[in-house]
Amino acid sequence: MNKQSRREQIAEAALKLAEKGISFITMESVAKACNIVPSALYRHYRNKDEVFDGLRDLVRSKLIENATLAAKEENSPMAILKNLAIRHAELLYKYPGIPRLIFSDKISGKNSLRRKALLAVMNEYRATAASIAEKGQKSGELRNDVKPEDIVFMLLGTVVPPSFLFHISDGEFDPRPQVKQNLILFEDAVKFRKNNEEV
Amino acid sequence: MNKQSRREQIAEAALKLAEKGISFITMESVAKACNIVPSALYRHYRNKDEVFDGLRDLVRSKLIENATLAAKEENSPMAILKNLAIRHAELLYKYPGIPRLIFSDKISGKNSLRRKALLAVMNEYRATAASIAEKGQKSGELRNDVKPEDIVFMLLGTVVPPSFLFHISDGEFDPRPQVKQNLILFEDAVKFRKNNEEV
DNA sequence: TTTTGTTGTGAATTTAAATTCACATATCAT
DNA sequence: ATGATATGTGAATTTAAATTCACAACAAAA
Repeated sequence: MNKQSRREQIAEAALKLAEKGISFITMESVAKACNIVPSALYRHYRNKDEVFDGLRDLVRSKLIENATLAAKEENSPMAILKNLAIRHAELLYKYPGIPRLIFSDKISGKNSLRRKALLAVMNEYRATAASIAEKGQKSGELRNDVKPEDIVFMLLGTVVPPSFLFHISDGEFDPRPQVKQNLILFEDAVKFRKNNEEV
Repeated sequence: MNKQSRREQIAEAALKLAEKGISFITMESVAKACNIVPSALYRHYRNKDEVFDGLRDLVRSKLIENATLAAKEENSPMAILKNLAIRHAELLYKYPGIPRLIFSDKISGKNSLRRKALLAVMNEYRATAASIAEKGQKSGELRNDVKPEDIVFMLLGTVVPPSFLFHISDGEFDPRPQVKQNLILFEDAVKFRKNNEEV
């Protein structure tokens, strides 16, 4: 097992443990999940805080990968955005530890550097989505009387509340059908309309 | 200081401390914020876990209060829902510790009882909002080709992503203007339309 | 004023977890 | 093979925090 893949293995193990709760991420539990001894973790991460840095990087790579795949799989900007939303929901479904992680003090707490790194990840993600929305506006598919960023906020809005309910229901509520339903309303809200189509 | 108000004072102090991070909620820090000694907390809560129960109850009362006030302040269901969204955003703005709290293992972690209690609070809140949406559908103000619950999901979707960004930006991003912008798109998505108003 | 219940205090105990370190083993290039 | 570097081990140390408990202060009722 070389250093690189061990590092990844450790981060994946910690992400898995985050499902039960952040307090379940201990050097001992992570080590056990990797079949090594706690002190061995320090060969790969300077300390526990840096394990959390690794976790954030892991989540970042999954987010960016989703954006890439969505763009590859669909043609129109609207379809890409909807695909991205579904992928986002699937990600939170597959890794229920992510929300916990994001809101933990280790990741978004006082430590300014670590919090700013997370903010950068989210801004990168939002910017990626916004550039897709902007294309849609230019092609006339999406309404252009709002900012691309506004469209991205709405898009995320279709995903987050169902995922939240999934989270606190401990898996009983399946967020994915609800996200699909929300996307229907999302499309109504952001698609281009010729004139002032009022009631 | 009688027992009841001391209990509340403790919960409020803990909620305040949650802003910095859940790990800042210690029996010592909470006690200090109340000008008492750690062991004195045990006169009011059996243990730390029960302090978190108190926190959840505190948040619940603030959520329900918002629903009550929104209904009092507006007339039409659409206006009530939008008012509620704005109040919800204001609540998360005033108490940045709430999201952290909700996602902490103490509140939504393994312990089934405690997690179920939180789920009950959220379901109560969603049901309250759904009944307003249903009124709007019956009065013809809101589209009725979707479930009231779907409308509530969309409503929460206008609030949560901006509040999330507020959270991880450590207060730099003001979520409230964005929520108002989102509510414009929300209204477009859920208001009643005569026919099939397509592009 | 005695009595009784409530709340607060300070010290002591316990526990869980991170971290360090000296030593061992494995991998790999030369 | 030999040495060098990377990785793993087990024990010991340290620290922070929750919790318990015997005692004190206080208020209100009898």
